[in-house]
Amino acid sequence: MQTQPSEIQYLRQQLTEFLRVRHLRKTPERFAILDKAVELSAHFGVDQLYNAMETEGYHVSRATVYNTLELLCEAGILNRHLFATNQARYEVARGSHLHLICRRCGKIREVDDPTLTERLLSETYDGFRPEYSSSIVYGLCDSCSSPL
Amino acid sequence: MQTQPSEIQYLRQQLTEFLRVRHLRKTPERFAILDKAVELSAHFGVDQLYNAMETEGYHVSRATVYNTLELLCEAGILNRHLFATNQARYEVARGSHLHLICRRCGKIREVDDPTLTERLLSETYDGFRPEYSSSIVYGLCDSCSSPL
DNA sequence: TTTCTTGCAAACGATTTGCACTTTG
DNA sequence: CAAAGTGCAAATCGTTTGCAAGAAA
Repeated sequence: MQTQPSEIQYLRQQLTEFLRVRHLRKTPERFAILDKAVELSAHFGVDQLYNAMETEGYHVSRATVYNTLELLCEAGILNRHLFATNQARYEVARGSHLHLICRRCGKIREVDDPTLTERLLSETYDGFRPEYSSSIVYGLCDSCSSPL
Repeated sequence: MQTQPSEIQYLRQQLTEFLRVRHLRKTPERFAILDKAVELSAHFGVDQLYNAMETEGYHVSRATVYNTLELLCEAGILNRHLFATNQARYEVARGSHLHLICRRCGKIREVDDPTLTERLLSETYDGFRPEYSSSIVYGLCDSCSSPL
């Protein structure tokens, strides 16, 4: 899950293409946000990305972050998930894993499972066109299940 | 998925037992909310349940609804899901289906898939104890995929 | 120059919290 | 009667929206 130098290139290309087709503008903010999203890699929240950019001295408004993340989802570059918390999380759309969420402490653990995703997306749900999936198994994590 | 007369009996029994073990109190509100939750059956939101009870002339505060729904989740009677919207949805913990969510109109369709749940929960995730699962396939529904 | 984008701040809406009052055990 | 639970209203917090100013095309 390491970010290869070529991946970001590819994703930028994908964004460029998407913007071209939709007649949207190539703004520096959009690419800066894409870069940071790829750098954060694992599920990140809006504020996490916002703060990371702020720390780095690159200022964008929260509104722009929200807008751009939605745009990147539209472009199929990111996936949006809503887990236990009431805060949207995003991830670069390359994973085929499921999420184990502890219902007590909220910790999220990823488990790779390529065949699960494949199974979910290859199905024909008559009329419905699958794009990506999100599977969550809720339960108690290691630490939370030991003590009562 | 019809509510049989015996199911509510069984669920009340389950709640009673849970309250007994945890030394919590058997309040009328808790049972009234359980009843209504079972009646609503499919995924319902907090306000939906609140309004249904209000209409019926049974008043409980929103805070109590929130508290009780969480309690019922703790008891394993309900499951809590966060789908596309930023509003929690609950359902009686008996389903083994996955959810197809249209990323454009947000419509949620249920598809039965008992083996999927079984597969997700029977796995041993070393240390993590699975309790229930939620699988979502995002995509475009019938109506939203036809027009550009 | 014409729109599309951005930034800012105010608005929103679901959920949580604090506290006085009530009820269960 | 002591502790737990309820109702109400205010507070939180993530997200959305309106609008003026700035930048792509």
